[in-house]
Amino acid sequence: MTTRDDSGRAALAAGTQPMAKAATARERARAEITAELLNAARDQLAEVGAGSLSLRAIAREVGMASSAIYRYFPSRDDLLTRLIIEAYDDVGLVAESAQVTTSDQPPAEQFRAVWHAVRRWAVAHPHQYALIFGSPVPGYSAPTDTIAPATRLPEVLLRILAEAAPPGNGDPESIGPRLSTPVLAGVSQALAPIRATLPMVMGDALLLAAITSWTALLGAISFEIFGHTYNVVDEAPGPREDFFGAQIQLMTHLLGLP
Amino acid sequence: MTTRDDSGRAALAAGTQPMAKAATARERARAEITAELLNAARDQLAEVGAGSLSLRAIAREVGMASSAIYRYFPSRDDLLTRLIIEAYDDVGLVAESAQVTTSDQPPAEQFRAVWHAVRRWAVAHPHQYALIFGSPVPGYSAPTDTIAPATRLPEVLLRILAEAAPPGNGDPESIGPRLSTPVLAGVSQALAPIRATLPMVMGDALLLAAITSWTALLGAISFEIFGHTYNVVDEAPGPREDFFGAQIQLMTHLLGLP
DNA sequence: TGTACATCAGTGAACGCGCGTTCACTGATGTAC
DNA sequence: TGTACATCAGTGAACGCGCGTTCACTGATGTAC
Repeated sequence: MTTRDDSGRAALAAGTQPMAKAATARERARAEITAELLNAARDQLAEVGAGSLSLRAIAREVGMASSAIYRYFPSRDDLLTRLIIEAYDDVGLVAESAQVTTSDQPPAEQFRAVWHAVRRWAVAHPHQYALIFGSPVPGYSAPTDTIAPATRLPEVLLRILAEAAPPGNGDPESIGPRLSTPVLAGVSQALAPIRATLPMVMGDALLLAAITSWTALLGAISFEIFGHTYNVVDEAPGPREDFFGAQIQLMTHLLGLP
Repeated sequence: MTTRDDSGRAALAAGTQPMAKAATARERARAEITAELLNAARDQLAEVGAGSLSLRAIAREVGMASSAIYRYFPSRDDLLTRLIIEAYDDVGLVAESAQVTTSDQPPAEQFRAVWHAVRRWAVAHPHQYALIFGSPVPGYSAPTDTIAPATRLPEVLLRILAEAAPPGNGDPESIGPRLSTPVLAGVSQALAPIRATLPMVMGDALLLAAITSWTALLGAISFEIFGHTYNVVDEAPGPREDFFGAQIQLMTHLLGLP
């Protein structure tokens, strides 16, 4: 389930500036071929990984001269950036949909649904997952364009927490971990950057638990996707999903989600 | 702090078969040069990542003809395997040392010390960390030799849990998460592979929490190493360590470690 | 509606580079007598 | 202790390959009059 709206996006960007004028043949062709190239790039990604993504191989797959790619993407890095943004948007959309679909259920249920959806996406698109959550692509440094799409998933999770502990309407610490000892000193300072961008009030313990559940569950998914659960967790799809479900359960427990 | 005992290892393997005979000049030279090549390979790794590790570049760095490498390693993949095993052994040793050093302290303290040590190793050797815990190297498939060294770290963690809940001497569920609802059904089957290799009895909830703490903390480290905590956690070393310490705290809480 | 010019997609050859691996070779080190 | 042969480390050239990117070009599509 990769994003299917590329032609739409491209047409929107290119054709609707004057007055929703009909796209010319050239414009339609360009949008179609761009989409075809991105499809081929995704196939490439799945076959050889991001580090070995090759423009010439993509050109070969769509039957073009390798030089023709440069009519569509200024460089290999630019193509990679497109793929990264696409992957972030894909998983963000998947998470948002899961949250919306379960928005009439308790926060813990929404949290559960979102994470199962994220994991299913990762299992279905391991190379796109690795592209955004695996080791950085050597020699590539992400431009700032990737920041916004990267925040879609964490924002969904924060929205669920906000619903569980409505700001200004009840104790913001009504949820969060019930620790027997206070959270380590120094954590407050460490959390300053994220807190500056938060639209809500949140105690150290809850914010810490929120970030930890986020990195913990992505860590669990990475372990599965990257093959580190060999000889640890049953390899059949059913047990794997159950196991991940139980890990989600631990996190909702830690977060104290109702 | 990379493993420094390569020459020792090689000499041990090559020279001591008959009767601790003195190593010949050839044998000593071979051990030394092998170590030098591995050093250069590690440098390469740090510069360009595992996917682009180049035998020719290594040869260049040590001032040899590129063909000479083949006197020491049969292929590029074999060199990669050596580096992977070395990285697993490195982090395993670091964890074991931290456990031994704190073995007179409570389990939670040992757990804390081990994970801080693992994180410090990862921060100091990000590319070796990525080699074993990042996305798989494209085109490389790990041989079975890597399995044993890969278990050193998890075994340390299991040893700490075993001490906290001595087998046959007390309730094995004396530690573990205090969940309000029972662990999801199906988890028992999912955990069958790891349980088959365990030397101790362990309930589902505890085993689940143990694995989750393992993947969670590696996930946290990966996020830091791979640069995903930008704009989330303060970038200074002190706050970073404090923040990770708090994440460890959440996990000892989850595990119910005394 | 037709023509002249501008824009753009796509081609194929080329540049300059790096890679893993093989091979026949030279010269040094080790071993058996 | 000295000699003859075997082993091994290291060389440099070569094979065959793939890569990203540039460039002058052809031919189709779009636009202004």
